Amino acid sequence: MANHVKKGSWTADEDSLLSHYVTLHGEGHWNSVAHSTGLKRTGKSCRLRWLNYLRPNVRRGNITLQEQLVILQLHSRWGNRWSKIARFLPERTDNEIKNYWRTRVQKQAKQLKCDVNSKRFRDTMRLVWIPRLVERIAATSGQSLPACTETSTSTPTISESTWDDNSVNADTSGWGDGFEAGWWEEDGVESSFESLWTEENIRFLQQQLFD
DNA sequence: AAGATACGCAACCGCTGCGGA
DNA sequence: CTCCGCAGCGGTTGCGTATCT
Repeated sequence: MANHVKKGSWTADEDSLLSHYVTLHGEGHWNSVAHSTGLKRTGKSCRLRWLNYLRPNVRRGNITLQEQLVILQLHSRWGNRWSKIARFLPERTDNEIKNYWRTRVQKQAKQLKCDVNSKRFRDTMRLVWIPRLVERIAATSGQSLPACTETSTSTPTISESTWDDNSVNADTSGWGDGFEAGWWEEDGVESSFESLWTEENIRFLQQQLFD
């Protein structure tokens, strides 16, 4: 029945109502939220708003090197299983990880003129980018690096059983100087993919991919 | 300065799986 | 066993903002 379901951006009042409800009753039973609070939103919408925005400890923006590493690692193994990947980054939502992948990684794959889901791109990610990222993080943090650094006591870790060793041990010798300079250069917390994508590196990667 | 274009993110949509009746 | 409703997931869209021309 037409119950004037509201769509679009949430207002502060709606956020407040939803937060209050979940604080009192806990997560779940999303369809009853609308009835109880008077919100003109679907249960789905309430759930999404809570999980992606209102939930405590949700962090947005500034994907760190460590987080990038986890995302790249897990995506190379599981593909677009965003919620599964998000379990390893408890402060990040599956939606944000998905957006990060689409806006950053896919864009760069396009620059390389290959499909982001192609084996070639995945192999490049797994055999070259990730090991290099590991090196960068180790270098900047001055410590040996577990695959997942965002873990807490209640957070799953990437165990050996869930992770291919060969991705980390991949032989990257012979990948030339193009990767030595500028790879994952830090620019404060904002550092990220972008520095990777110099013209030189893109040309080099294209060569490697299509030779 | 203004319009066009690109980008990033929040939110919606459709599908699937699961559990209860 | 089947049906139904709900929660969750992944893909997609739309809008606000930033950048370019």
